[in-house]
Amino acid sequence: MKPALAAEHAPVASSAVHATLRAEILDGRLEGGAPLRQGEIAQRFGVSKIPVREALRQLESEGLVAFRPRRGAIVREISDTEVLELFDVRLALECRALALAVPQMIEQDLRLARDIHAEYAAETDRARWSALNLRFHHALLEPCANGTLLALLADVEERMGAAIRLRVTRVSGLERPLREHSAILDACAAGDGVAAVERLHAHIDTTRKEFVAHRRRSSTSPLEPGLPGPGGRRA
Amino acid sequence: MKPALAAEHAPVASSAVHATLRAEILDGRLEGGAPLRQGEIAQRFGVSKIPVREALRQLESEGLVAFRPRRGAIVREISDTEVLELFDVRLALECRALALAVPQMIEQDLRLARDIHAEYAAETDRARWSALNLRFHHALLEPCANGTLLALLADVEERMGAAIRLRVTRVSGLERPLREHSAILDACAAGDGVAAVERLHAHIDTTRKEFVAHRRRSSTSPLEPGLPGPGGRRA
DNA sequence: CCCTGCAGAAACGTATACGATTCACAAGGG
DNA sequence: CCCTTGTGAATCGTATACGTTTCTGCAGGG
Repeated sequence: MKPALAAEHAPVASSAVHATLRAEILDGRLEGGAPLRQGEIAQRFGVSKIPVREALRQLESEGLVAFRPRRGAIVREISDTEVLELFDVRLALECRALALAVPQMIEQDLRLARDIHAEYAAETDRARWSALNLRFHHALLEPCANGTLLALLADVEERMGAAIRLRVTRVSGLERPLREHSAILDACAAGDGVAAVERLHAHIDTTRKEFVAHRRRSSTSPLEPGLPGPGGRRA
Repeated sequence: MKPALAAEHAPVASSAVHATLRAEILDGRLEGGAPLRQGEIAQRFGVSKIPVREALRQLESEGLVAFRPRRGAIVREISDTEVLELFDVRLALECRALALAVPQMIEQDLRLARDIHAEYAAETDRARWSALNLRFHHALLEPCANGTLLALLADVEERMGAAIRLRVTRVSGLERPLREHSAILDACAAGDGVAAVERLHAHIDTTRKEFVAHRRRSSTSPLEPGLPGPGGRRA
């Protein structure tokens, strides 16, 4: 066993900072445009600025934070335009994943999806709907056995996350998604991959339309663009 | 104008390190598994370890570098399994992008694609084939007007990059891709999005099969997995 | 009254420094 | 001969320190 001395240094301080900030941004606790002052964060976590900067750089690559030269980092604004673009990415990835998943499904996979579906139907707390929704989708896609695809999809969902969770679930209610989920589930159970993908496609498209509708009503500005881009690549 | 003293400090040293290392990894100059010693890199760029670490963290988030606690960073191995998974991601994203792009194409877009196609057909230097291939694909997809999707696609291609460039182009030669590109181009010109996507799907699938075939012949080991995962998220 | 210009303060970006851990390799025992 | 064990070197991860740039608030002029 280890000497247990030398203070309780976690292996890497930057990881903790990264995880915490990530969660706070995705939860919406840190709003878009909020400045992320390094000294402040360092003090809060009881570390120096180096691990903080490392964490911020990682968040930058993930599209959650934007660096302005000599002016520090801010929580990246996700514009409505970008959310719409992400809807298309999600559409592409989920449909492909489902196409791969359907032939791989075993009874256990379907049972899990049905269980989540039932839990979803019974849930009255709106705040939990979106989490259950995500779990349902993942349960259907997981058999695709393509970890890279699923990881990318998870990233996309997280990036959309805060922007849509609070909006869409209130508009769409419970009935419409449940009905569409049920239809997708049936197609999967029948082993009809083509129909399942078709229905998933329509399902995501409807969600996107509801997002657009909500934005059209609640927002006054038509379509303001956001900050540069996520990954700082591409000159 | 600026005082011109205090040394020629570029705005951010970490960006330069990041860009250079990125290029070297993608070009294959740094092979998979190669250790990235911070002090060494710092000395080479004439900076300290802090900007180096920031650059490495970003590369980690991009899936190009893996950190092992207390043991530093290495160039991430891209396993053949992961390349196959990335083929599926690319398939999904490209097909969706093309579906969006076809209705948006104007004559100029088609002309650009045809020009690249012609240049491709005339090129005899194998080393340039893959770059021209990429340019052709991008020319077709660019009209989709979804910057997020295109950026993600570029990332995926870069991640596959070094692993397939040298292999596939040698196997597939020039004729097969040219024929398929031509077919895709015709469908786009005819405004037939469905046919174009169908042909693109087949095209990418064939490329994947050629990769598999090449691997089957040249590699002795069946399917060795690589290192953990790219983004350090997801417990 | 609003715009311009300048100290002082705050914050950024990086270099240097240092404890802690891991690696390399030789010496000793089975 | 091979495996274990211990010591020195190399490397990592982070704290501290420092020059430089940007922001803030106030004085002065149009």
